[in-house]
Amino acid sequence: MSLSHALLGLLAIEPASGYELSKEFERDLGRYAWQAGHTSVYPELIRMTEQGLVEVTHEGARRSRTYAVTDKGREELRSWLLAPWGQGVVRNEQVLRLFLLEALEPDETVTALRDLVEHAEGRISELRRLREEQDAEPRQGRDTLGQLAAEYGLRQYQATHDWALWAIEHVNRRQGSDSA
Amino acid sequence: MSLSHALLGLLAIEPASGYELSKEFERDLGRYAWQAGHTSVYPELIRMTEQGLVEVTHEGARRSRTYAVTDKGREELRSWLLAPWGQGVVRNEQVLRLFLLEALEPDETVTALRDLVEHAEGRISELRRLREEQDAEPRQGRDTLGQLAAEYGLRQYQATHDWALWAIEHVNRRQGSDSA
DNA sequence: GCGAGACCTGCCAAAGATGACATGTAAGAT
DNA sequence: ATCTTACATGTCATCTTTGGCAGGTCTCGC
Repeated sequence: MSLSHALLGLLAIEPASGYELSKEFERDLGRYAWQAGHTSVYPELIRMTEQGLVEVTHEGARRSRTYAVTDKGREELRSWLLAPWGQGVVRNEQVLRLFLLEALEPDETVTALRDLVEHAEGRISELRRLREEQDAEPRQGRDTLGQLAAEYGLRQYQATHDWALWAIEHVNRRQGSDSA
Repeated sequence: MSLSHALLGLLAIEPASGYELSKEFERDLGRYAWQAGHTSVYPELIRMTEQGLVEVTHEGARRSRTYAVTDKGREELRSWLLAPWGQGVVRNEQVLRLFLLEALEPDETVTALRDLVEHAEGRISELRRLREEQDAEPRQGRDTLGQLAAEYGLRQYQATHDWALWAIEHVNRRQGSDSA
Protein backbone atom coordinates (compact mmCIF):
# COMPACT_ATOMS: atom_id res chain seq x y z
CA MET A 1 0.00 0.00 0.00
CA SER A 2 1.24 3.43 -0.91
CA LEU A 3 -0.23 5.35 2.00
CA SER A 4 2.35 3.79 4.28
CA HIS A 5 5.11 4.80 1.87
CA ALA A 6 3.82 8.34 1.73
CA LEU A 7 3.91 8.49 5.53
CA LEU A 8 7.37 6.94 5.68
CA GLY A 9 8.63 9.49 3.18
CA LEU A 10 7.19 12.44 5.05
CA LEU A 11 8.50 11.19 8.38
CA ALA A 12 11.91 10.52 6.86
CA ILE A 13 12.16 14.21 5.97
CA GLU A 14 11.03 15.26 9.44
CA PRO A 15 9.25 13.61 12.40
CA ALA A 16 5.63 14.69 12.79
CA SER A 17 2.29 13.96 14.43
CA GLY A 18 -0.63 12.29 12.72
CA TYR A 19 -2.34 15.64 12.61
CA GLU A 20 0.55 17.31 10.83
CA LEU A 21 0.80 14.43 8.37
CA SER A 22 -2.89 14.68 7.59
CA LYS A 23 -2.48 18.37 6.83
CA GLU A 24 0.23 17.53 4.32
CA PHE A 25 -2.31 15.62 2.27
CA GLU A 26 -4.41 18.76 1.99
CA ARG A 27 -1.50 20.73 0.55
CA ASP A 28 0.58 20.20 -2.57
CA LEU A 29 1.17 16.54 -1.86
CA GLY A 30 -2.56 15.85 -1.92
CA ARG A 31 -3.16 18.18 -4.85
CA TYR A 32 -0.59 16.60 -7.11
CA ALA A 33 0.35 13.16 -5.85
CA TRP A 34 -1.65 11.39 -3.17
CA GLN A 35 -4.76 12.09 -1.14
CA ALA A 36 -5.70 10.68 2.26
CA GLY A 37 -7.99 11.74 5.09
CA HIS A 38 -7.05 11.75 8.75
CA THR A 39 -9.31 8.73 9.24
CA SER A 40 -6.87 6.73 7.14
CA VAL A 41 -3.72 8.26 8.56
CA TYR A 42 -4.23 7.53 12.27
CA PRO A 43 -5.03 3.82 11.93
CA GLU A 44 -2.20 3.43 9.43
CA LEU A 45 0.31 4.95 11.86
CA ILE A 46 -0.79 2.43 14.49
CA ARG A 47 -0.38 -0.44 12.02
CA MET A 48 3.04 0.82 11.05
CA THR A 49 4.07 1.13 14.67
CA GLU A 50 3.07 -2.51 15.20
CA GLN A 51 5.16 -3.47 12.19
CA GLY A 52 8.14 -1.55 13.57
CA LEU A 53 8.36 0.88 10.65
CA VAL A 54 7.81 3.96 12.79
CA GLU A 55 7.87 4.77 16.50
CA VAL A 56 6.47 7.35 18.87
CA THR A 57 9.30 9.60 19.96
CA HIS A 58 7.37 12.19 21.87
CA GLU A 59 3.97 12.74 23.46
CA GLY A 60 2.94 16.38 23.63
CA ALA A 61 -0.01 18.53 24.52
CA ARG A 62 -3.54 17.55 23.52
CA ARG A 63 -2.65 13.86 23.38
CA SER A 64 -0.43 14.48 20.37
CA ARG A 65 2.13 11.85 19.44
CA THR A 66 5.18 12.58 17.35
CA TYR A 67 6.27 9.74 15.10
CA ALA A 68 9.67 9.07 13.57
CA VAL A 69 10.94 6.47 11.10
CA THR A 70 12.84 3.49 12.46
CA ASP A 71 15.79 1.88 10.70
CA LYS A 72 13.47 -0.80 9.40
CA GLY A 73 11.12 1.88 8.09
CA ARG A 74 13.96 3.74 6.42
CA GLU A 75 15.04 0.53 4.71
CA GLU A 76 11.49 -0.13 3.50
CA LEU A 77 11.23 3.41 2.14
CA ARG A 78 14.57 3.07 0.40
CA SER A 79 13.64 -0.12 -1.40
CA TRP A 80 10.31 1.33 -2.47
CA LEU A 81 11.97 4.44 -3.90
CA LEU A 82 14.58 2.37 -5.72
CA ALA A 83 12.15 -0.22 -7.12
CA PRO A 84 11.63 -0.44 -10.90
CA TRP A 85 9.38 2.27 -12.35
CA GLY A 86 6.03 1.61 -13.95
CA GLN A 87 4.95 -1.21 -11.65
CA GLY A 88 2.26 0.23 -9.43
CA VAL A 89 -1.46 0.49 -9.98
CA VAL A 90 -2.42 3.25 -12.40
CA ARG A 91 -5.60 5.12 -11.60
CA ASN A 92 -5.62 8.59 -12.99
CA GLU A 93 -8.96 10.20 -13.65
CA GLN A 94 -7.39 13.04 -15.60
CA VAL A 95 -5.72 10.73 -18.10
CA LEU A 96 -8.83 8.56 -18.31
CA ARG A 97 -10.75 11.61 -19.45
CA LEU A 98 -8.19 12.33 -22.13
CA PHE A 99 -8.45 8.76 -23.37
CA LEU A 100 -12.21 9.03 -23.69
CA LEU A 101 -12.39 12.59 -24.96
CA GLU A 102 -12.94 11.42 -28.49
CA ALA A 103 -16.29 9.95 -27.47
CA LEU A 104 -17.56 13.55 -27.58
CA GLU A 105 -18.63 15.40 -30.70
CA PRO A 106 -15.67 17.26 -32.26
CA ASP A 107 -16.86 20.71 -31.21
CA GLU A 108 -17.37 19.56 -27.63
CA THR A 109 -13.97 17.90 -27.63
CA VAL A 110 -12.55 21.28 -28.52
CA THR A 111 -14.50 22.93 -25.69
CA ALA A 112 -13.08 20.46 -23.19
CA LEU A 113 -9.58 20.97 -24.58
CA ARG A 114 -9.86 24.74 -24.27
CA ASP A 115 -10.88 24.32 -20.63
CA LEU A 116 -7.85 22.14 -20.15
CA VAL A 117 -5.58 24.79 -21.64
CA GLU A 118 -6.89 27.29 -19.11
CA HIS A 119 -6.59 24.84 -16.24
CA ALA A 120 -3.00 24.06 -17.17
CA GLU A 121 -2.18 27.77 -17.41
CA GLY A 122 -3.48 28.23 -13.87
CA ARG A 123 -1.38 25.42 -12.51
CA ILE A 124 1.67 26.64 -14.41
CA SER A 125 1.57 30.13 -12.95
CA GLU A 126 0.94 28.62 -9.51
CA LEU A 127 4.01 26.45 -9.82
CA ARG A 128 6.12 29.24 -11.28
CA ARG A 129 5.30 31.40 -8.28
CA LEU A 130 6.21 28.52 -5.98
CA ARG A 131 9.53 28.03 -7.73
CA GLU A 132 10.38 31.69 -7.40
CA GLU A 133 9.62 31.63 -3.69
CA GLN A 134 11.89 28.64 -3.35
CA ASP A 135 14.69 30.37 -5.23
CA ALA A 136 14.31 33.44 -3.03
CA GLU A 137 14.40 31.70 0.34
CA PRO A 138 15.38 28.03 0.17
CA ARG A 139 13.60 26.17 2.95
CA GLN A 140 14.16 22.87 4.57
CA GLY A 141 11.55 20.34 5.47
CA ARG A 142 8.14 19.53 4.25
CA ASP A 143 6.14 22.71 4.35
CA THR A 144 6.70 23.18 0.65
CA LEU A 145 7.22 20.99 -2.38
CA GLY A 146 10.76 19.95 -3.00
CA GLN A 147 12.46 21.79 -5.82
CA LEU A 148 12.53 18.63 -7.87
CA ALA A 149 8.82 18.03 -7.48
CA ALA A 150 7.90 21.63 -8.31
CA GLU A 151 9.96 21.56 -11.47
CA TYR A 152 8.41 18.22 -12.39
CA GLY A 153 4.89 19.54 -12.01
CA LEU A 154 5.75 22.62 -14.04
CA ARG A 155 7.10 20.62 -16.94
CA GLN A 156 4.19 18.17 -16.90
CA TYR A 157 1.61 20.94 -17.05
CA GLN A 158 3.56 22.70 -19.75
CA ALA A 159 3.51 19.49 -21.80
CA THR A 160 -0.21 19.09 -21.14
CA HIS A 161 -0.80 22.69 -22.18
CA ASP A 162 1.12 22.36 -25.43
CA TRP A 163 -0.52 19.04 -26.18
CA ALA A 164 -4.00 20.50 -25.71
CA LEU A 165 -3.23 23.28 -28.17
CA TRP A 166 -1.93 20.72 -30.64
CA ALA A 167 -5.01 18.55 -30.08
CA ILE A 168 -7.37 21.45 -30.81
CA GLU A 169 -5.59 21.97 -34.13
CA HIS A 170 -5.68 18.26 -34.81
CA VAL A 171 -9.41 17.95 -34.21
CA ASN A 172 -10.14 21.04 -36.27
CA ARG A 173 -8.06 19.73 -39.18
CA ARG A 174 -9.82 16.39 -39.06
CA GLN A 175 -13.21 18.02 -38.92
CA GLY A 176 -12.30 20.35 -41.75
CA SER A 177 -11.22 17.56 -44.08
CA ASP A 178 -14.35 15.56 -43.21
CA SER A 179 -16.64 18.30 -44.38
CA ALA A 180 -14.50 19.16 -47.41
CA MET B 1 -16.91 6.65 -9.31
CA SER B 2 -14.68 6.63 -12.35
CA LEU B 3 -15.00 2.97 -13.27
CA SER B 4 -18.53 3.63 -14.47
CA HIS B 5 -17.28 6.56 -16.54
CA ALA B 6 -14.56 4.45 -18.07
CA LEU B 7 -17.16 1.87 -19.06
CA LEU B 8 -19.52 4.51 -20.40
CA GLY B 9 -16.72 5.94 -22.49
CA LEU B 10 -15.71 2.61 -23.94
CA LEU B 11 -19.29 1.65 -24.70
CA ALA B 12 -19.94 5.04 -26.28
CA ILE B 13 -17.19 4.30 -28.78
CA GLU B 14 -18.56 0.84 -29.48
CA PRO B 15 -20.94 -1.60 -27.73
CA ALA B 16 -19.17 -4.51 -26.07
CA SER B 17 -19.49 -7.39 -23.63
CA GLY B 18 -18.16 -7.35 -20.08
CA TYR B 19 -15.41 -9.65 -21.21
CA GLU B 20 -14.25 -7.32 -23.97
CA LEU B 21 -14.38 -4.36 -21.63
CA SER B 22 -12.25 -6.20 -19.09
CA LYS B 23 -9.66 -6.91 -21.75
CA GLU B 24 -9.43 -3.19 -22.50
CA PHE B 25 -8.17 -2.60 -18.98
CA GLU B 26 -5.27 -4.95 -19.64
CA ARG B 27 -4.18 -2.96 -22.69
CA ASP B 28 -3.11 0.64 -23.07
CA LEU B 29 -6.05 1.98 -21.12
CA GLY B 30 -5.02 0.00 -18.05
CA ARG B 31 -1.32 0.70 -18.56
CA TYR B 32 -1.68 4.45 -18.79
CA ALA B 33 -5.01 5.55 -17.34
CA TRP B 34 -7.19 3.19 -15.33
CA GLN B 35 -7.01 -0.37 -14.11
CA ALA B 36 -9.86 -2.71 -13.24
CA GLY B 37 -10.29 -6.45 -13.03
CA HIS B 38 -13.19 -8.37 -14.49
CA THR B 39 -14.53 -8.90 -10.97
CA SER B 40 -15.18 -5.17 -10.79
CA VAL B 41 -16.49 -4.81 -14.31
CA TYR B 42 -19.32 -7.34 -14.25
CA PRO B 43 -21.02 -6.12 -11.05
CA GLU B 44 -20.58 -2.53 -12.18
CA LEU B 45 -22.34 -3.24 -15.49
CA ILE B 46 -25.27 -4.70 -13.55
CA ARG B 47 -25.41 -1.63 -11.29
CA MET B 48 -25.29 0.64 -14.33
CA THR B 49 -28.06 -1.31 -16.01
CA GLU B 50 -30.22 -0.82 -12.94
CA GLN B 51 -29.49 2.88 -13.06
CA GLY B 52 -30.45 3.01 -16.73
CA LEU B 53 -27.04 4.16 -17.94
CA VAL B 54 -26.46 1.12 -20.15
CA GLU B 55 -28.61 -1.68 -21.54
CA VAL B 56 -28.17 -5.19 -22.86
CA THR B 57 -28.68 -5.09 -26.61
CA HIS B 58 -27.75 -8.64 -27.47
CA GLU B 59 -27.21 -12.00 -25.82
CA GLY B 60 -24.76 -14.18 -27.67
CA ALA B 61 -22.95 -17.47 -27.34
CA ARG B 62 -21.49 -18.56 -24.00
CA ARG B 63 -23.95 -16.44 -22.05
CA SER B 64 -22.30 -13.30 -23.35
CA ARG B 65 -24.22 -10.04 -23.10
CA THR B 66 -23.48 -7.05 -25.27
CA TYR B 67 -24.01 -3.71 -23.58
CA ALA B 68 -24.65 -0.32 -25.15
CA VAL B 69 -24.98 3.18 -23.69
CA THR B 70 -28.46 4.62 -23.24
CA ASP B 71 -29.32 8.27 -23.79
CA LYS B 72 -29.12 8.82 -20.06
CA GLY B 73 -25.69 7.19 -20.01
CA ARG B 74 -24.50 9.31 -22.90
CA GLU B 75 -25.64 12.41 -21.06
CA GLU B 76 -23.83 11.34 -17.90
CA LEU B 77 -20.65 10.70 -19.87
CA ARG B 78 -20.92 14.05 -21.58
CA SER B 79 -21.25 15.99 -18.34
CA TRP B 80 -18.33 14.09 -16.82
CA LEU B 81 -16.10 14.82 -19.82
CA LEU B 82 -17.07 18.50 -19.81
CA ALA B 83 -16.74 19.00 -16.04
CA PRO B 84 -14.01 21.33 -14.71
CA TRP B 85 -10.52 19.85 -14.69
CA GLY B 86 -8.55 19.13 -11.57
CA GLN B 87 -11.47 18.05 -9.39
CA GLY B 88 -11.16 14.29 -8.98
CA VAL B 89 -9.20 12.24 -6.48
CA VAL B 90 -5.49 12.24 -7.15
CA ARG B 91 -3.68 9.03 -6.37
CA ASN B 92 -0.58 8.60 -8.44
CA GLU B 93 2.15 6.38 -7.07
CA GLN B 94 4.63 7.54 -9.70
CA VAL B 95 4.30 11.18 -8.73
CA LEU B 96 4.32 10.32 -5.05
CA ARG B 97 7.71 8.72 -5.51
CA LEU B 98 9.03 11.81 -7.22
CA PHE B 99 7.81 13.95 -4.35
CA LEU B 100 9.62 11.79 -1.82
CA LEU B 101 12.74 11.10 -3.84
CA GLU B 102 14.69 13.68 -1.90
CA ALA B 103 14.37 11.54 1.21
CA LEU B 104 17.13 9.39 -0.31
CA GLU B 105 20.84 10.13 -0.15
CA PRO B 106 21.92 12.23 -3.16
CA ASP B 107 23.76 9.40 -4.90
CA GLU B 108 20.76 7.10 -4.55
CA THR B 109 18.45 9.83 -5.80
CA VAL B 110 20.60 9.94 -8.90
CA THR B 111 20.39 6.16 -9.29
CA ALA B 112 16.59 6.29 -9.14
CA LEU B 113 16.55 9.16 -11.63
CA ARG B 114 18.74 7.27 -14.05
CA ASP B 115 16.34 4.33 -13.86
CA LEU B 116 13.52 6.72 -14.59
CA VAL B 117 15.32 8.05 -17.66
CA GLU B 118 15.57 4.52 -19.01
CA HIS B 119 11.99 3.72 -18.19
CA ALA B 120 10.79 6.84 -19.94
CA GLU B 121 12.90 6.03 -22.99
CA GLY B 122 11.20 2.63 -23.19
CA ARG B 123 7.76 4.12 -23.02
CA ILE B 124 8.65 6.79 -25.56
CA SER B 125 9.80 4.32 -28.21
CA GLU B 126 6.72 2.20 -27.49
CA LEU B 127 4.46 5.17 -28.07
CA ARG B 128 6.37 6.33 -31.13
CA ARG B 129 5.90 2.90 -32.68
CA LEU B 130 2.21 3.06 -31.86
CA ARG B 131 1.87 6.46 -33.46
CA GLU B 132 3.55 5.29 -36.63
CA GLU B 133 1.21 2.32 -36.83
CA GLN B 134 -1.70 4.67 -36.46
CA ASP B 135 -0.41 6.96 -39.20
CA ALA B 136 0.05 3.98 -41.49
CA GLU B 137 -3.38 2.46 -41.06
CA PRO B 138 -5.87 4.63 -39.23
CA ARG B 139 -8.32 2.43 -37.36
CA GLN B 140 -11.66 3.03 -35.83
CA GLY B 141 -12.87 1.85 -32.48
CA ARG B 142 -11.21 0.90 -29.31
CA ASP B 143 -8.58 -1.68 -30.09
CA THR B 144 -5.89 0.96 -29.97
CA LEU B 145 -5.32 4.23 -28.18
CA GLY B 146 -6.83 7.23 -29.84
CA GLN B 147 -4.38 9.45 -31.65
CA LEU B 148 -4.90 12.18 -29.09
CA ALA B 149 -4.13 9.87 -26.18
CA ALA B 150 -1.03 8.44 -27.83
CA GLU B 151 0.36 11.88 -28.52
CA TYR B 152 -0.43 12.91 -24.96
CA GLY B 153 1.43 9.96 -23.50
CA LEU B 154 4.39 10.64 -25.74
CA ARG B 155 4.68 14.25 -24.68
CA GLN B 156 4.26 13.42 -20.99
CA TYR B 157 7.03 10.84 -21.04
CA GLN B 158 9.25 13.17 -23.03
CA ALA B 159 8.73 15.82 -20.34
CA THR B 160 9.45 13.27 -17.62
CA HIS B 161 12.58 12.18 -19.44
CA ASP B 162 13.92 15.70 -19.84
CA TRP B 163 13.04 16.55 -16.26
CA ALA B 164 14.92 13.53 -14.94
CA LEU B 165 18.05 14.56 -16.86
CA TRP B 166 17.71 18.07 -15.46
CA ALA B 167 17.16 16.68 -11.95
CA ILE B 168 20.34 14.58 -12.12
CA GLU B 169 22.29 17.72 -13.00
CA HIS B 170 20.53 19.64 -10.26
CA VAL B 171 21.34 17.08 -7.58
CA ASN B 172 24.94 16.80 -8.73
CA ARG B 173 25.38 20.57 -8.67
CA ARG B 174 23.93 20.79 -5.17
CA GLN B 175 26.13 17.98 -3.94
CA GLY B 176 29.18 19.52 -5.60
CA SER B 177 28.71 22.90 -3.97
CA ASP B 178 28.11 21.26 -0.58
CA SER B 179 31.47 19.54 -0.58
CA ALA B 180 33.28 22.56 -2.09
C1' DG C 1 -13.03 -37.99 -30.12
C1' DC C 2 -10.28 -35.34 -27.00
C1' DG C 3 -7.53 -32.06 -24.89
C1' DA C 4 -5.85 -27.29 -24.70
C1' DG C 5 -6.87 -22.78 -24.60
C1' DA C 6 -9.50 -18.80 -25.28
C1' DC C 7 -14.07 -17.13 -24.22
C1' DC C 8 -17.48 -15.48 -20.63
C1' DT C 9 -19.54 -14.81 -16.24
C1' DG C 10 -19.85 -15.08 -11.52
C1' DC C 11 -19.23 -15.46 -5.85
C1' DC C 12 -16.99 -14.26 -1.76
C1' DA C 13 -13.68 -12.88 1.86
C1' DA C 14 -10.42 -9.51 2.92
C1' DA C 15 -8.34 -5.13 2.46
C1' DG C 16 -8.61 -0.21 1.73
C1' DA C 17 -10.89 4.38 1.40
C1' DT C 18 -14.71 7.79 2.51
C1' DG C 19 -17.60 10.51 5.22
C1' DA C 20 -20.49 11.15 9.21
C1' DC C 21 -20.14 11.47 13.89
C1' DA C 22 -17.83 12.01 18.43
C1' DT C 23 -14.64 14.01 21.97
C1' DG C 24 -11.72 16.74 24.24
C1' DT C 25 -7.75 20.57 24.65
C1' DA C 26 -5.34 24.89 24.23
C1' DA C 27 -4.93 29.69 22.52
C1' DG C 28 -6.49 34.05 21.41
C1' DA C 29 -10.14 37.53 20.82
C1' DT C 30 -13.81 40.27 22.73
C1' DA D 1 -15.75 34.95 31.48
C1' DT D 2 -17.05 33.22 27.13
C1' DC D 3 -16.67 32.05 22.48
C1' DT D 4 -14.51 30.72 18.50
C1' DT D 5 -11.06 28.44 16.17
C1' DA D 6 -7.28 25.46 15.44
C1' DC D 7 -5.26 21.43 17.44
C1' DA D 8 -5.48 16.37 17.97
C1' DT D 9 -7.33 11.73 17.87
C1' DG D 10 -10.59 8.40 17.30
C1' DT D 11 -15.03 5.06 15.94
C1' DC D 12 -18.12 3.16 12.71
C1' DA D 13 -20.98 2.06 8.66
C1' DT D 14 -20.57 1.93 3.92
C1' DC D 15 -18.58 1.44 -0.38
C1' DT D 16 -14.90 0.02 -3.63
C1' DT D 17 -11.28 -2.83 -5.03
C1' DT D 18 -8.59 -7.06 -5.15
C1' DG D 19 -7.53 -11.74 -5.52
C1' DG D 20 -8.74 -16.50 -4.98
C1' DC D 21 -11.94 -19.75 -6.37
C1' DA D 22 -15.43 -21.70 -9.48
C1' DG D 23 -17.90 -23.26 -13.55
C1' DG D 24 -19.56 -23.59 -18.09
C1' DT D 25 -18.87 -22.91 -23.53
C1' DC D 26 -17.00 -22.95 -28.06
C1' DT D 27 -13.06 -23.69 -31.41
C1' DC D 28 -9.24 -25.66 -33.23
C1' DG D 29 -5.66 -28.84 -33.80
C1' DC D 30 -4.21 -33.51 -33.40
